[in-house]
Amino acid sequence: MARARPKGRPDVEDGERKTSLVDDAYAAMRAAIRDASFAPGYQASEQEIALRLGMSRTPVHEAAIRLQEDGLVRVLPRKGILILALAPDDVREIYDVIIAIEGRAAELVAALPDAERLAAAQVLDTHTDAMADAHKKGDLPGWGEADGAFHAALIEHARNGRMSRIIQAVNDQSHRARMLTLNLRRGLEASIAEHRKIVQAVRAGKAADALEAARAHRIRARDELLPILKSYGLKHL
Amino acid sequence: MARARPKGRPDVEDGERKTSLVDDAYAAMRAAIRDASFAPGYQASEQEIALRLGMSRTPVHEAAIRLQEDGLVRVLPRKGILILALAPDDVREIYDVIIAIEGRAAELVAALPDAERLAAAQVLDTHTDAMADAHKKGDLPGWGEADGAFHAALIEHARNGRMSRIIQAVNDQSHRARMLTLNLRRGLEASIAEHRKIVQAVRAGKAADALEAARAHRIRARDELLPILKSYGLKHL
DNA sequence: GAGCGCTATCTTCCATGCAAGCTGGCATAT
DNA sequence: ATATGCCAGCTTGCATGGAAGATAGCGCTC
Repeated sequence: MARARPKGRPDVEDGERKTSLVDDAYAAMRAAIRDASFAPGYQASEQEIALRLGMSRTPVHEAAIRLQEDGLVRVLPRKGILILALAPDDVREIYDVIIAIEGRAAELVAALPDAERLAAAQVLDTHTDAMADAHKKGDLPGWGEADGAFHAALIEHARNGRMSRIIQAVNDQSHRARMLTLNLRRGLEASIAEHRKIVQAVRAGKAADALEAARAHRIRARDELLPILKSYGLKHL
Repeated sequence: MARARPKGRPDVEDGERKTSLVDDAYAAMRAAIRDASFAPGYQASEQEIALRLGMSRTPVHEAAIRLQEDGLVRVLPRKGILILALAPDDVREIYDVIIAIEGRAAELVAALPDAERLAAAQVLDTHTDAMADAHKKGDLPGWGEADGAFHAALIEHARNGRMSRIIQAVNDQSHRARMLTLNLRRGLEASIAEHRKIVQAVRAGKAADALEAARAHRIRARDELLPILKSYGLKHL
């Protein structure tokens, strides 16, 4: 029979009991920041968030520490939790990290033994097909999703947990910017073509080509995006 | 007059009062892990560490969360804090991250405007001189230090905070391995020559050459190190 | 009216207490 | 002798209270 539960915990899903409150708080705050229900620049108090999540301040505080380590917030010594904004300079930094990591990842995938390599190419091709499909239908969100899946798969097949974590972190940081600029993107066909080029190099096992194709893809995307951000005068997002 | 201090805090440096106990705990544990006074595999209790540092469990717990995020420890739900060991596979992952990030950093430094670029080259040359000097004297620790300074300067001049953080994280993780294998290193002259090559490319502003030189340097180092680790059968360090 | 200082309030920081889970050892039954 | 079940002691998770610091607004003084 259901043993008496601690005290708080009013409504959270009752079926499982696997995640700690800290994990709950971390996930909730991360999601809130992603979809901008916590706007950047917003300064929240731990107490308030704790109240909203139906827990005490401690797990919120510890989740805030993790989020700070992830670069999503800053906890100011005696002022509260500040949701970080993204300046164009941050976007530049993030792109350089992506260019570096994803290039190496593509190289590694292209250097995989035959079986794995071809399987990876298969997956990547599928995602590119989905992109082309969405583009044809004018389905921009669908395009963005397939694009994200392509890049996620590329990293995943490189089988390097640290690279995955790094990419996930910068993706979290730049998620809002991507959503915002999705509608401004121009080079959709170019992007698809570049993806094909990457897949081709991977399938052929040409590591150097894969590296260069991946780098070129991201560098072009950056050169397309940064001017847009600057021209819109977006100081933070 | 000196206001009554909380309670604990018996001996820590009394001159400043800027760092929080969490920061103290974080720094202390990080240092302890670096110099292996916390051996990998060691399982400590937060209570015990708190006692040793003269504080309560809370700051230790929060510091442990940060260290876990950094990949140095794992806090096991009801067992304690586990100091992580480093398997050869981890070294492989770490090297791939370094190859990626440092290559891009070198490229960025070589693309800097003249004044900054030449200043950076100057600094890098100085560090390489120090390496050559230490090598001539047979001063292996000095060589390692100068080598570290070279690579730190390379990243620093790329002016990308996220890259710096990433490199610092993987450096922390692999510090023990570097110390351990320093005595086994062979290609010291090759290393110095490669550094010169990187500096040369940077000074000439040849970004592509700098990227390639930095990559080649790290790839060679990895190919030299990994077999050593495997042959010594070092499963964890 | 303007500037300065004090205080009330809001914030985090840290200590500590309690609850719950896991583990290892001891006692008991077969 | 061996296996099994129980319990005691250890651990962290989380809540909460007190303390210190920062800030904003109000009142006082010039």
